[in-house]
Amino acid sequence: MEKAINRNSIVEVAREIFAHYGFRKTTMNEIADRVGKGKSSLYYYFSSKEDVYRAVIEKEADTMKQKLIDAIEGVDDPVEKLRMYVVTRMGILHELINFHQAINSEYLTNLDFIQKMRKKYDHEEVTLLKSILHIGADSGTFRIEDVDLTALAIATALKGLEVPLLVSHNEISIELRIERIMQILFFGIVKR
Amino acid sequence: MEKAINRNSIVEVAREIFAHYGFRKTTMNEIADRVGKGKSSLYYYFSSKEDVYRAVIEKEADTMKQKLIDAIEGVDDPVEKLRMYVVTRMGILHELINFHQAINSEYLTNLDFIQKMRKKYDHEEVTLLKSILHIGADSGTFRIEDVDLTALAIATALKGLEVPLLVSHNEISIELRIERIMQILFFGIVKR
DNA sequence: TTTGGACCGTATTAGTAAAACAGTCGAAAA
DNA sequence: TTTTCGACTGTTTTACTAATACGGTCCAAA
Repeated sequence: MEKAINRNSIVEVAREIFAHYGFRKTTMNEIADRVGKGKSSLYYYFSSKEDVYRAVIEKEADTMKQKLIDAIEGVDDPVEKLRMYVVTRMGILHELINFHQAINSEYLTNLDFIQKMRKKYDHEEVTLLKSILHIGADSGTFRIEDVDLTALAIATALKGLEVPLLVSHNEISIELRIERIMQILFFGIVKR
Repeated sequence: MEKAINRNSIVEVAREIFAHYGFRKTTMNEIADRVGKGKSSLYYYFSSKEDVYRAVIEKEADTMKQKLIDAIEGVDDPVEKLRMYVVTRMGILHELINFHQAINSEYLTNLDFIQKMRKKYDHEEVTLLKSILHIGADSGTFRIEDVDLTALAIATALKGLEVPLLVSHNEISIELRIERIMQILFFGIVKR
């Protein structure tokens, strides 16, 4: 039953190499050497290079998801919960982008298993947002007609926040933008 | 004084070729042939291939800007003005993405003159948004603490809307997302 | 003022042989 | 039975080269 342990150590090593060199420029031999095993041992634990990469990304996504859940679970006020979610999300994303140096040079976008995973995690994000919105709606803090659509709308707007994170270190800090988007999100801009 | 006319016809031809083949795969000879001139004539009107491309994009951006201004100038109610802006913007963007078939295959992102232009037009977008917000704030319809930051926040959220436009034809229509984002933008989600 | 043909140096391409690669297999170690 | 690895295979990537195409210049002529 060492299988799970070995699998895990391979994923840990692979994560560092993938982060540094990207998917294309990382070889199975490299991973095997660094993990202290022969290459074909890797194929005992994983069915392909893609499979290893998928495991790395999935682990990262799961870690991120857990951090998000941890960050919001202690907070009762729905407004603060949602704010905490967004701030934490952007912080983690910032870390991840810094870690994955190869993310800019590689065109991961077109690898179709990446697209599938993106879709999956986008969906999970919407689900998590929905649960926050539901709590707020039930407690009477939020007034939301269509929770599903609202969650999707928020997720979409958050995607926009990723752009300045990826492109450049812009003049106006991400933190300020986040703060303002949250304010609009909660109260809108129409005078009441 | 035919210079402006010739320049314009070159830009028109170049626009179609660039849209079909992208920047890299379009050659100056191709443009020259299609425009019925020698290649070096092109260099009488433009200083480089980049210069031609820049002219094409600038014209498109100016047209887009004008369409946006036309769309909102007749509308008095600030809420409708802003909604009109967003809906028109997404519509035009949809058209443009359909026209530029090569946009998916090419990595325009890293060409630094593209980045500069993006920055410029992003800034102009924020300026236009600011003017709408100011009108709404002055007329008492909007209650906005920091107009500059709010305009930037809206522009950022609109960037998120571009993602599903580029990536795929998703299950939930863009129109619905736009509508919901607008609603949040105006009224927020916190019960009043 | 505008055009195009000849021209230049560089960048891209097509072709190819060698190297590296992802993935398989079966025997053997643990 | 679980795990490892060396030897092997077919494919892909690389490194190199020659030919071509390219962006851009120049200048004489229209």
